[in-house]
Formats: sequence, structure tokens, C-alpha cells
Amino acid sequence: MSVTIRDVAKKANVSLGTVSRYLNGYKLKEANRIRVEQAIRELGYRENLIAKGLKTNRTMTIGVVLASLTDFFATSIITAAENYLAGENYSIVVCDFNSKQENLDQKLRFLKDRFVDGLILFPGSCASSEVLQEYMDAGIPIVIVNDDMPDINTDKVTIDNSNASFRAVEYLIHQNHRDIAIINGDQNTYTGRERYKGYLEALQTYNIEPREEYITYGYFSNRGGYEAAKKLISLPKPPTAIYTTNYYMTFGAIIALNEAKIKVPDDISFIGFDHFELSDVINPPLTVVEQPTDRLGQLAAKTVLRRVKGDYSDFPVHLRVNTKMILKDSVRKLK
Amino acid sequence: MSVTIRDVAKKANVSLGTVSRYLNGYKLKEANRIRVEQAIRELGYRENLIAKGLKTNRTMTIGVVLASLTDFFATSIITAAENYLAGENYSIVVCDFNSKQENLDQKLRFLKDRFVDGLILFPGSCASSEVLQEYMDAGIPIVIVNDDMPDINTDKVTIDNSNASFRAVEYLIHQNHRDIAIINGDQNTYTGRERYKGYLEALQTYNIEPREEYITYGYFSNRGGYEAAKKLISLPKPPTAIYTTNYYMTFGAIIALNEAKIKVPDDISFIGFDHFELSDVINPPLTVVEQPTDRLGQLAAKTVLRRVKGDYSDFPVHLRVNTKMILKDSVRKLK
DNA sequence: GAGAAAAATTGAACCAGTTCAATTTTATGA
DNA sequence: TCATAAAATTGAACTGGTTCAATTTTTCTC
Repeated sequence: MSVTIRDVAKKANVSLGTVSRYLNGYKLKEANRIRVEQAIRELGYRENLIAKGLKTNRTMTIGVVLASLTDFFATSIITAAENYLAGENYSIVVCDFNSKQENLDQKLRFLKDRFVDGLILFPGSCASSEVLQEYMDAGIPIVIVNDDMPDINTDKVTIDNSNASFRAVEYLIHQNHRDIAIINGDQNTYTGRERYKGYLEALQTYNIEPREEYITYGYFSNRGGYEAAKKLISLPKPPTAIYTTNYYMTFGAIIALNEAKIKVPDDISFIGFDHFELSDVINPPLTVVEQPTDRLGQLAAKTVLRRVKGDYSDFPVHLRVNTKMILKDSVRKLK
Repeated sequence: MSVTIRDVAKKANVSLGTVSRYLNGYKLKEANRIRVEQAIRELGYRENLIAKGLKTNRTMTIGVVLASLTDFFATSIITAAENYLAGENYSIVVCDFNSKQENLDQKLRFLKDRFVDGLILFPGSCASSEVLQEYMDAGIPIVIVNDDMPDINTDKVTIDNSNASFRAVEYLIHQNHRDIAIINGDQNTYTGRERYKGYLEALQTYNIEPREEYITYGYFSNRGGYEAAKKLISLPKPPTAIYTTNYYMTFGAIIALNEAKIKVPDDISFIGFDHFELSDVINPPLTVVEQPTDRLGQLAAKTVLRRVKGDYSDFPVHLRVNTKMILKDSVRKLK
């Protein structure tokens, strides 16, 4: 049926070992090389990755596990990772665990049974899993994206979340804002805590006392952002600036401001999170903290591949990449 | 190193053929079954899918190819498909072709080299590919989601796009609207054309002459929807109702209306497309056409698996599922 | 309890590669 | 030209399953 290495060997009049060596990049005698190449071409030979995997225990496959495939931030990162990996002839097997701990365990085992060579994990709000230890024991590298999981001693790739907040709030302070509100994400998550931390640090650095009523929670959801913003603008003394710490909350908050006919930046200044298409559509264009999803994805992919190939020189590494502030027109400089 | 079927056979004191038969669901003599089960348990044996695949040419893997992993609609469908497939012990290998024809070919070949057992394809605006014919020749089933590809004779799963538009527009007509505008998607795509078609059919059915200036194009993008809406509301005689034919355009249009301080539904009625979280946040809540992404995903998965398992009884089938209209408060009944 | 039919089991051969000890070929040097 | 070292090649054995013809065991019948 299909063309095998033996067919190529016969046609090229060499042994199958020679063909195998050719395919794996070893040098052949010039004359043999030419005949092998010609045989491959003429027979239309294609490598059988399954057979290869059986002996080598390599499937050229990286597992990707995330809470939800509909999470724009995660899929942006995965896109970048997939592109990089495909260039290296690796494919990704994706599993979604629907934010449920028991699913996470199950999916991790599922992928392990499929002999993924490495794992890129977006834990979201899920705790660690004993299955991860099995990966480590089996020597399957894991890269955790944008989360910490302190009990798993492995590589991590994150944005510098607290620094992102710090710089956003610092920018507001430099524009003479003092009454700066934050719409926080879920404090049970690493990113949620870190982004809050940066906010507090910035205030502290500039000797501004944090005010409890300016610290709100949107739990990383659309509706949460909407409600938090509503609450903030109905305070007796509303803040002069709002900083939201994720895309969905940014979006919800903007809708709330629009609805209440509050003008940005005239009535209130605003810094959002994540820079997608929609920032162009909202008026005025928003000043936002942009997450370098491309770089995150590439870094995650590169790191996991480095481990797969046996380079553990800097293990475990925590790579932090900086966010970028995109200055647009949603922040007013106060007198 | 790892526990094989031979280890199990030795421990259970049967031949490896017997263990293999047990694993594949054949009946054993009671006593043997018990010993095999015990051996499997005690040794912690796990099936090696790679080895299995080598002989059976089955990888228990379905390839998924789409334009962009960040497309919410597609990923919603994929989530549902993935859940169903995982339940059947299949995994999905995902490739993103970044809306480029040459990438599509390359990714399709990439997956074929990985011996996917079937393919779920979201062609988006891409044309057919010769590689698809190779799949068909190799007997690898293909299910196309929400697109047509007339030159590929295979299964399709779509929503009933033209009917979705028809019913939305009909609903507006029943609320006594006559000046109904549409914000169309890209007419180079199947969904774009079909949704436009349903609009025209509804007008025709109720003897309403379509007006050229009410037929606008947003090309399925945020910004496109925004600009089309702006154009519509600045017409000398603006429409009394706007119907948008995709999520991103709905979003863009709403921003444009908000910005222009046009009240929905007092000044203009509105029907959007796709029902996500954000409909809850926008005020007033939008009447929308909801796409049953869960059902689409399940159907696509079920169909491809049926083919994988050799059931070609109704091949090729075009499954059309109906959209659902969610009535909220964005349409006003005219006198 | 013998003989025949049915059911269950066995294990060598196979899938398409890799690997490596043994062998052959080529290159080097005096 | 020959001995030797270095490089290239060979092919059997292996990876962990499945398959199926041959064999063994069990069941059934009289």
C-alpha cells in the first residue's frame, strides 16, 4: 500500500539502514545520497511518524491544555505557539478542561496516553494536579503560561503582571491623578493577585493612600466589569481614573460608562487591558496595557521544545515579558 | 521500561493474543478474564496508542483546521466537538492557517502526514485545496463546517444561514418595519451570501422593494460594522431597523449607535447576531439570532466519527441546524 | 464416555521505522 | 603496493501492539 523505507532502499539499491540514516541527517556517500533522493522523489515516499514514534518514543506532538478554547487571550498565545511549533514540524493537540479540576486531571492523563513530547499548560484558576508529577517523573517537560503553581517545579512563561499594573497606575499618577480606581480580576488567580499588587505598589511608591471604595472586583468577566464600573461612578466621590485589569472587564466597564453618559476622558480617565481590534472602534481610542501574546506563545513553544530536545541548562526558568502601554486618548492630564 | 501487553500476558499466564483480545472487547474465559484484569491493575498497564496505530492505521485523532484560533464562533464549535470526541477517546489536533491559502494546503498535508483519522474543516474564505482530494482518495473523511466548497463532495454541517436571516427580517416586518437595513458580511463567503439571500427573500415574500442604500457591508469585522452603521444613520432617510449578520459587526454597529446617541429601540430597532455574554451587558439587551454552536460542534464530531467507523450510509450529507431567535428589548413595534 | 462441533487460546508474522555490532569500502601513509 | 585507520554500509533485532491459521479446550449429543 504505502511506500516504506524498504521500498526506497530497494529502488536505490542500498540497505534500509542507509535510507534511515539519510532521513535522519547523517552523511552518505555522494553516489548513494543521489540515488536515495531520487528514489524518494520517484516513489513519493513520506515518513511514517507513527512507526518512528514507536521506537523513538517521540510523537512530534505538544499537548496544550487550557480552561476554555474561547478565551481570546489564551488562543492568541496558542496561535503563536502553534505557528512556531509547526515550523519545527511539531503539532499541537489541544484539550479544553472547561475550568473544572476533575476534567483537568482527566485531560492531562488523556494527553499522556497519547505520548505528547511536552506540555503547554494554562491552568487558569485550577489547582495543581497529581498527574503533572507523573509528567515530571516521565521526563515530559511542562511549560506553564501566565500562572504560578508553586508546587510544580517547572518552567513558566508569564507577562510581568505586577509591573504592568505598576506602570499603568504610575502613568495615571504622572497625569496628576490621585483618585485611581482599579477593577480587579479574580483574586484566586495568579494574574488577578499580581495585577492588584502592582496597583498597590504604585500607590505606595507615590505615597498615595489606597481607598477601599476604589478597589473593586470584576472577576475577569464582562458583567463583572460592567457592574464594578457602575458602582464606581455612583460613589459620592467617584475616582478620576479607572484602571481595568483584563479585556472582558475593560469591555464591560466601557459599556457601563457609555450607558451612564460619562465622557472619557473628560469626566473620567480610563486605562484598559489588552489591545484588540475593538480599541479602534471605541471612541475615544483607549489607552491600554497590551499583552505581547505573540511573544508569550513563541517563548512557551521555544522553551518546551528546548526541554524536549534535552536542553535543561537553565531549568527551571521563569520568563517574564513586559507589557507595552499603548497611549491613546482616554486619559486626561489633570491640573 | 513501560509495561507491555507481554508483561501482562506473562503475569496472567496467558498468551499475548489473549490479552490483546481482552483489550479489544472480545470475550475470554471467566478465569482468564479475571487474571488478565488483575494483572493489568497490578502492573498499571496502559495501552500504547502509538504501537496500536502502527498496525491499525488508526491514530484516534481528528484534525481540525480553521482560519484563526481566535475566532470565537469557530472555537465555540470546536469546544463542543472536542468534548464529544474526548468522550469517544479521540483527540483533536488543531491547526490554524491564518486565512492564507498556501498555509491551508501546508497544514492539510501536515495533518495527513500525522495520520489523522478524520478532518473537521472550517474553510472560511479559503478555496478548496487539492490536498482535500488526497484525503478523499485515502478514505479519510472530511466534514466541512459552515461553508460549502462545491467542488468537494463531502459532508457538511452548517446553520441554516438564509433561514436565519429570513426569520429575523420577517420578525421585523411583523413589527411593522419596512425600512430594514442589513449589514452584510463578506460576499465572497458562503455564510455572507446566504445571510444576504435570506434578507432579500424575506423582503420579497412580503412585497417590500429592497433599497440599495440599506444594503451595506461590514465584511464580518468590528470596524466594518461600525462604519456601516454610521453610514446608515446618516442617510437622509435612515432605516427604522438594522439587522447585522455576525457578532463582530453587531458589536461595531452598537458602538456606532451609542456614540451617535441613537437610542435603541426608540430611535432605531436592532437585531444582532450571536448570543454571547455581552448581550447581557449591553443596554437594552439585544434581540439576536443565536447560533447553536454546541450542536454544530457535536454534529460535526459525530458525523466525522461515523465515517471513521465506516458508516457511509447517507454520504454525503448536508446537515443544517436552525438558529434560535432570542427576543429581548432592542426591537420596537411600529404603529 | 466417545466423537464432533464450537469456543477459546496460542504465538509467529507483521506494521514501518530505529539502532548498533559486524562487515565492507574508502582514504591515508610509508 | 600494502597495512591500517577511518568512514560508510549492512541487516537482524527491536519498539508494542494486531491478526489469523493452527491448536487446544470446552460443550454438546447420543
